[in-house]
Amino acid sequence: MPELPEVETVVRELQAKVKGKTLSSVDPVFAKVFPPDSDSKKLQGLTISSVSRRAKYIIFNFSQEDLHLIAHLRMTGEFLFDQDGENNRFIRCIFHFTDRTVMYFCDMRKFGRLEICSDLAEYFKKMGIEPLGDDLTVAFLQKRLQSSRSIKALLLDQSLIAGIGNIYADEILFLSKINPQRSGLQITAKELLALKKNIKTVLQKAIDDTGITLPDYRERANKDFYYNVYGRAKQACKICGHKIEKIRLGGRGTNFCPVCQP
DNA sequence: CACAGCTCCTGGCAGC
DNA sequence: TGCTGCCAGGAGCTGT
Repeated sequence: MPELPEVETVVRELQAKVKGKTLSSVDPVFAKVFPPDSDSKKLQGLTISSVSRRAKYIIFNFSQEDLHLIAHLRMTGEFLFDQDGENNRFIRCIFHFTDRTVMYFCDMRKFGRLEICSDLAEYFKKMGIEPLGDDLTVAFLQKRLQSSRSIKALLLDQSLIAGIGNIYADEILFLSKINPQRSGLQITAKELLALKKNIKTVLQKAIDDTGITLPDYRERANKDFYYNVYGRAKQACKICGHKIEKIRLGGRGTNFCPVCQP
């Protein structure tokens, strides 16, 4: 499922494929994915000037600067082109370009969303900082993680840091040697430093790998090899050999090593 | 206000 | 084999 690194990769692919193309029509096949009040007809005739990203949101920018198309892939959303998309069973919206190419928004589980937005600052006003930007500092973490909630829940809170999902939260906590159940209040200054470092390195490495060694992010095929804890419940910890445990925390499957993350 | 828990959705898989 | 029912989870919403 796409998290920030995968979304970043999708944005780069989209930028290469659709920048400069002009929409001739937009056909919302499934109303919930593209809500009726967002009036997709407004996009007709607009030329895509760039594709960018905020957290896990994809932003299509147009020649008309006060209109944006925002896409969120959620669990299973994807953009497919031409023959790759036309036979897909889960087409939710079809974008026709004037050069006769076609972009399909497909999403098996119907969680993904498309939305038209005229004010990006307003749209993202509740969104937390970008984890790969300069805003993520030890001082920021020290201040914003002061909460009785679990550190795992805090890492997943998009209004604090925007873009960390369930998989990378588990990986970041493993590398930081922090038990996911601990409260934000209990995290020491030394651990905050490790957290800050690992948030950046885990996400950046995933971006690099998704773009280079794992082009098919949809199936990060060898999970067992790639991840330390995610998807490895009951298997041996790569550091100490103890069984990786899986629990539910804040409604999320949470994998960790009880020895390395006491 | 802060936080926990529910909801959406469907393919895949464990268990019987 | 064939069925049932649970699980996966991002983010918005509802309830406490």
